Amino acid sequence: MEFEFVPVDYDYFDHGGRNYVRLIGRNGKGEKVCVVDSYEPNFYLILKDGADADKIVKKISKISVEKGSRVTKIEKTEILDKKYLGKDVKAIRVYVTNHKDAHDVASEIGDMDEIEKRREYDVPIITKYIKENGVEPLKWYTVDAEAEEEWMMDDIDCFRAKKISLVSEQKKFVPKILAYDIETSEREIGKGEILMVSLVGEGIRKVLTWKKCKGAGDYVEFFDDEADMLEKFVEYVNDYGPDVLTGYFSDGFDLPYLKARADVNKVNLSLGVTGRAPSFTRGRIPSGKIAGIVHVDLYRFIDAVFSQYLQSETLSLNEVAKELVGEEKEDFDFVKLGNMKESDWCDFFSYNLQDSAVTLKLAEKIWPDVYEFCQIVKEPAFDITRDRMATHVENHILHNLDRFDEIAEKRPMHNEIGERRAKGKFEGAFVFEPKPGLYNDLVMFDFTSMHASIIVSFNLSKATFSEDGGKGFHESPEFDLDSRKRKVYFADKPGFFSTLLSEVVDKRKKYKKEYNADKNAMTKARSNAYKLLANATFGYQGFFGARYYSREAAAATLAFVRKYTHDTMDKVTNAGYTIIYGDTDSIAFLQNGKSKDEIMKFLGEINSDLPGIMELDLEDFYSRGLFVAKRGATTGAKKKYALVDQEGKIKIRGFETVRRDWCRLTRNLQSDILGKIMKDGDEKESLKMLKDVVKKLKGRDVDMEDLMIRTQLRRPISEYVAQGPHVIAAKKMEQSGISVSTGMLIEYFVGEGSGKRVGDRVYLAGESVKYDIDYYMKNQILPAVENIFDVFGVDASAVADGESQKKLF
DNA sequence: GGAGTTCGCATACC
DNA sequence: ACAGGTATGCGAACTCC
Repeated sequence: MEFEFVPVDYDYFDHGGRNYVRLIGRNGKGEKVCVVDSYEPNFYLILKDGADADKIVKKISKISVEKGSRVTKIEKTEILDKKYLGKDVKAIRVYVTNHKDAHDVASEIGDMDEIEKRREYDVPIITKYIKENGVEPLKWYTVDAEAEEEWMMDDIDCFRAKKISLVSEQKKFVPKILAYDIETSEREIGKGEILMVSLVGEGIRKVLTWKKCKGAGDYVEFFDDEADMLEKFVEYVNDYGPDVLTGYFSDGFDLPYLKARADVNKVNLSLGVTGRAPSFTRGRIPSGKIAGIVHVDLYRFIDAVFSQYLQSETLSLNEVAKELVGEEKEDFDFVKLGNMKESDWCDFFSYNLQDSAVTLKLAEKIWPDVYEFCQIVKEPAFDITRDRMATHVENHILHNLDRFDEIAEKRPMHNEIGERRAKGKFEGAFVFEPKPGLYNDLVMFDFTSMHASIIVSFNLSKATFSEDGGKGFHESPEFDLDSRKRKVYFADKPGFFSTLLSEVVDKRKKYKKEYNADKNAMTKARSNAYKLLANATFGYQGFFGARYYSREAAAATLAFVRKYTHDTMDKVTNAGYTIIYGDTDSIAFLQNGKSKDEIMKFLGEINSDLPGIMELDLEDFYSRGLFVAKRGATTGAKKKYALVDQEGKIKIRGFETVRRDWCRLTRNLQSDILGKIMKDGDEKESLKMLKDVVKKLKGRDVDMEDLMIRTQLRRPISEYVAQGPHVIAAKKMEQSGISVSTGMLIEYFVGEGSGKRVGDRVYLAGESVKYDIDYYMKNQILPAVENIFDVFGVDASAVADGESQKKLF
């Protein structure tokens, strides 16, 4: 029979020693179905020049590997003309019985004299399957298949595929999403009980609990105990039959907790289609996989892909939801948990429901991005939502190699990673040292996707790199690499790496236009996905875990970045402008009375000289810009400035205002002062703001909330060498029974006391200790405003002192 | 035991 | 371990006399 089918979830199993890929998705009628496709696992042997392929085939054909009851043989071979790192090679494609043994078979073949390399045994089977069979996630296919009794599952039909072909008219797949959230009596996984579980999806809003509260909303369903509640949870999820089950931090909390409590309660947590409990893959962070339902931990996707573009200071559900979907969830006072009144439970139920409701909204908002990454990178949504940018870049390459007949490079082994890391850094970009001051009428130019456009324009990659150069190669600028001055060379003929990147850059441009013409979630996601991929590609080549790692290409990219920034700066200076600042790919300079038209014409002239796809863009015109000195010095501070555009919109970079590890009092004051100065063009009015805050501080009139300092704990407490204030605060938290974990924001204030170290005077919220006026004055307020007022020749410390004298008398 | 310096650490910019 | 280098600036811990 034939039907339309969209694969959503992928996994594989063995049958008769062979690999089968199981695709779970929807058919044209919207029913969940399972399609099993066969897969012929294989890897490549790359032969040395002049090797006798037939002889090798003969020699290896008898090889087999025994693993328990499984015997893997060489099933067949093909002798092919392929490419490896851009060069023509003769290769043998070796088909084996089972992918899991491909590595062992490759090892068994060993380092025969005539074999140069063995490749692709280390590419994960699902990636290989998608790459070779072309059955890509979230695309529609026509499947010719027959029902397969043996593989039928409880709830869904299963078919054995005979032929899978892409549908020419693609429609967008819209998943059925279910969000969930649990509340527990203890944070530590499995230690406490699960008090309630909420589920929110289209047509479902439920809180399941075994706690009691009269007058709870009718979304609450009561059960006798935790076990009954868990059983019903499984039933509801499976009856709903979502494509995506999503939580926030659910890989690290909700799902493992559910599994742990299900085990204790002897409940079969048979979510999904196989009747088995979720499994957890090993790794830095365990990933909870449910067969036939894509379990999406939104936190992980946001953390890996979006966090650097978010304003949120933490990645808490509340803050992220506020920024992305403009929704603030209601709060619940967890302190109450120890001593709950019945009515408190009603509040807790409501809170729990809200968490799932917000998670669902967030999932709906983010789905277009997941979808686009799936389309571009061609990996299943489960992986797309967990992989980091380096892996996305790499998978995008892997899935496109066949267009170039390229055999994939291998993953670096442990020792190779060590060697790469041991090499240390290479020189990066150039930052112009500004002269402190307040400037009027500035222009900022910046290069669009500078690193990517340089990689494309100069073909910088592992495969095109040459130590010596020669005919058909061009040279890099001279640069220092491992304390030796050198030039390196790259082939003129575009390699697959820069070709793929140029496609990404082109598409980014195209989809940015599309987005500007038609602003919606989908067009934005598409444009954004290509931007992220383009931006991460430079970092990828310098990343020690990359298959296509190239220290030379990465270092050369930066040498080109420096060259073009310097060259452009020279042009700006020679044209009679005064450069004020520049960082990596941007240049800010004074308009010097020139008109916008003249400046745009000048920009055009620079562009006509730029090679390849490099492009300089107008960032903006600014009516004012403030640059300050480094603390305790007269030299200008880099990466620290304020600009105001001609609409009065202020852009603040690097200042304490934008740093989350400074207290609110400091940040708000500095932000107010900067705002006023940028608006007025002088410091007079803003001095009053400083005086007011000093008065409040000395008068002990400041809200404690504004004095809390927040610093992230970035490793386990025991691993710290230096006992900084936040480490001491974290220890204090532990002593008072609050569990602390890596990644947490530690919150404290500095109080009065005799201790020499700041850490000796660190207190947690709620401790009844007076705040240390002197500390907040000398270590918070003054450092943040001194160098700003210095620009105007005003001594902030004297002003503050004057204010405190007045107060004293 | 105090001053000066280095080091560890967090966070930002691009 | 899961893109890169450049930069500021705090506070602790060390060095030196």
